[in-house]
Amino acid sequence: MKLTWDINDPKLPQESRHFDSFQEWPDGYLRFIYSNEDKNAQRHLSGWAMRNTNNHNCQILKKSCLGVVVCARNCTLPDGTKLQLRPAICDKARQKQQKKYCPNCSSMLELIPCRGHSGYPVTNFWRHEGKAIFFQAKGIHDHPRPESKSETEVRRTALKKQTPSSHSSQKKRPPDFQASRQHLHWPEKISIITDTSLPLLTQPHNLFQNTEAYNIAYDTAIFQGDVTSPLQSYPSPKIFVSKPSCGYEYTFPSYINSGLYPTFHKNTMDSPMDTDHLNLNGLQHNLNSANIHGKNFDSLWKHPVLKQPLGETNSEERNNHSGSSQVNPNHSHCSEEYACRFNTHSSLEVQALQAVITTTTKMSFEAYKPPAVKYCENVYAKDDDLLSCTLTEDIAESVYPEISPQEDWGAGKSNLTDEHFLHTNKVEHIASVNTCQDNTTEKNYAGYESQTFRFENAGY
DNA sequence: AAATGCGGGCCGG
DNA sequence: CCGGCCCGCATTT
Repeated sequence: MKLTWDINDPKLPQESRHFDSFQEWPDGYLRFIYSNEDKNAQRHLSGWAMRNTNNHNCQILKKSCLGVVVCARNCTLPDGTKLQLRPAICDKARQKQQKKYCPNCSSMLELIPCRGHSGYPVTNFWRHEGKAIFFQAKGIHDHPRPESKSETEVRRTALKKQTPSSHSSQKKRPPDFQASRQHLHWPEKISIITDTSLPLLTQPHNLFQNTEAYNIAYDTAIFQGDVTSPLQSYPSPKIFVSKPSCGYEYTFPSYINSGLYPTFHKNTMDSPMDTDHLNLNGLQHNLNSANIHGKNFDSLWKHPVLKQPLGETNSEERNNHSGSSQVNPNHSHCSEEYACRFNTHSSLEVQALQAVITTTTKMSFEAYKPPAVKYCENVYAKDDDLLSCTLTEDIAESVYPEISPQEDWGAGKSNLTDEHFLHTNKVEHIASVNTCQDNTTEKNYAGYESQTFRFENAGY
């Protein structure tokens, strides 16, 4: 009921009783109503690198995602993760950033643009009304999470204090590191959740969850100029780790093809969602599931349900999701997919994942995504036990910008996906990780698995 | 130096 | 008209 509004509505809900707890990594077509006293909401913050976009509407602040900066060679860091830097928001700074090199292999850095919303960057809208701050997100990020803002700040601060002039690769943590880091913590509500199953390697989300692990990682990280330390920049791995420990159900939402949206997202995905659904994507986390009973679009990902033909999705799904999601707070998050693709995970997780994957179609990934192979190779090479992981065309495509110029990518992709969907009844193609287990760069996604999954639209 | 916001202006659908 | 986006300017961090 509460999610019947749209950011563009002349009048928004008045009820100011309940406010959602701040979501650092909103991902999906969702809406939240924050208190105008929420600092993070006031600042229109987001874990994603969002830049201001002019929408010629002074009432509504619009921001679009910049994606994530990665190593052009997709090298694997010493800890097994991948470099995932936060794109500089400032255009000028971003250009400079892209001229820098990977701290690990010295190859060029590459900006993976976000195309999670119909081929365009995911957009976030903010609107202040009375005592509430309305937030609406459109699109599903088709790229890994970048380093969170708070982490970036911490790192920069540390670097500054540490090496005003020195360039040694090994930098020590400043005395006040701990303090500053704490200072950057998000909402007070977020309690630190220590997941003992987590490896020391922590990710951005961990920032608020496992401080010890974080510190360790940080201390051992190698700082290079403005580049993020390897350990800090990878949010994904963490995602994987934390979930299993929580007994999360492994469902991988294959990425919803953005190309699909033009035809139906207006009716389903873009429609108001029922925020009452519990979200719990482990990723965001333990954080969300633990303290922010959240209302998150993540619940959508919960079941790998077959997707219905365009236009007929909702009612059923909604029921499925709303009901079960409430019961089972553990939902997989889109990010998991990333994690899957870009990172390593435990066999446990893999098993769980496999359990929910159904093979429906096969396809050759290589045919269109050399880059994907690249990622896969690195990522999975290390995990032989990693049996399967979901991959979607969109993701693969988005991961490798070089393959498709940004300018044309959106349209091209949309067409491709639309057609694809039409022919497959909107089936989401999911790549099986095991298909690229061997470490060679030539991987076949013969084991492609696709699962249809519907987009739940709780709002209706 | 960057992050943020704002808003003029251009462009394509 | 709408949405995406580039650009410059101003303010804040």
